Amino acid sequence: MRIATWNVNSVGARLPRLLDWLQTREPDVVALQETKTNEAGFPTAEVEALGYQVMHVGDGRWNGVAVLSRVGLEPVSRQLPGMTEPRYAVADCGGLRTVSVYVPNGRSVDDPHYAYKLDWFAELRRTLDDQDPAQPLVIMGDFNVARTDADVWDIKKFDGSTHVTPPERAALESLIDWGLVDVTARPGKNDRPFTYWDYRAGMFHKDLGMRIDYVLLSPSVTVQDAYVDREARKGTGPSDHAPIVVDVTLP
DNA sequence: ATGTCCGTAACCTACGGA
Repeated sequence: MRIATWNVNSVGARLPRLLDWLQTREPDVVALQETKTNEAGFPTAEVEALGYQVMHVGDGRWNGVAVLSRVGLEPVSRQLPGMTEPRYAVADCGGLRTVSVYVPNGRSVDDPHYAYKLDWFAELRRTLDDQDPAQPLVIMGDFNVARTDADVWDIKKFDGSTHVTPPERAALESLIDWGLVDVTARPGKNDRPFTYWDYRAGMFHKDLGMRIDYVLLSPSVTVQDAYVDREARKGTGPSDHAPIVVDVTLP
């Protein structure tokens, strides 16, 4: 089974590239983030025409997550308990419980949005208390946290910034510590692990990026291959994130 | 790195958000 996660930064703006990517990469299960549209705005018919079932949670101009599957899709949850924004979608896909997450950005450490981000993480961790550890599970998406200093292009530039603070890292770690594997992709350009590059200042060209997207997977699931699909970040009209593509074998 | 891109509301540009 091939699974993938991609922050598309608007499914509307990315539609031609998304459809092309689905046809060339042929993932079985896909988690999307930042669809930036409501239910009516999601290109359900176009995606279904490629053989996928669709679960989308979105309410307008910001956020929005989806799960696509061509190996069956049974919706499980459309909302993180206590959180109203559309940042969380869960579906069972071909025996794999699939969670698409778009963790709040945090903005700055003194912004209320930072506290909201940590609260959001805590709620996400809480959902695992009700999760059967024997059920193959993947939580994938945009976590807006760089797990280590090596996951940003220059840690010195991040003094006082979000995405690298100990509380954010501890929150991400708490998910892994529950019993999930942070799937390691093949090394990318310059042996860096990045999944996101700012649009500005030629950051992608200079490979000044961040690893803030993750595939957190049950250890019972075997990983055959994993890579960051940099090709999807190139050319005209890309998202600022690249997909992560992982080939797995379920137990 | 603050150099771009997204959607929206309201216009043909400004803004919030990332």
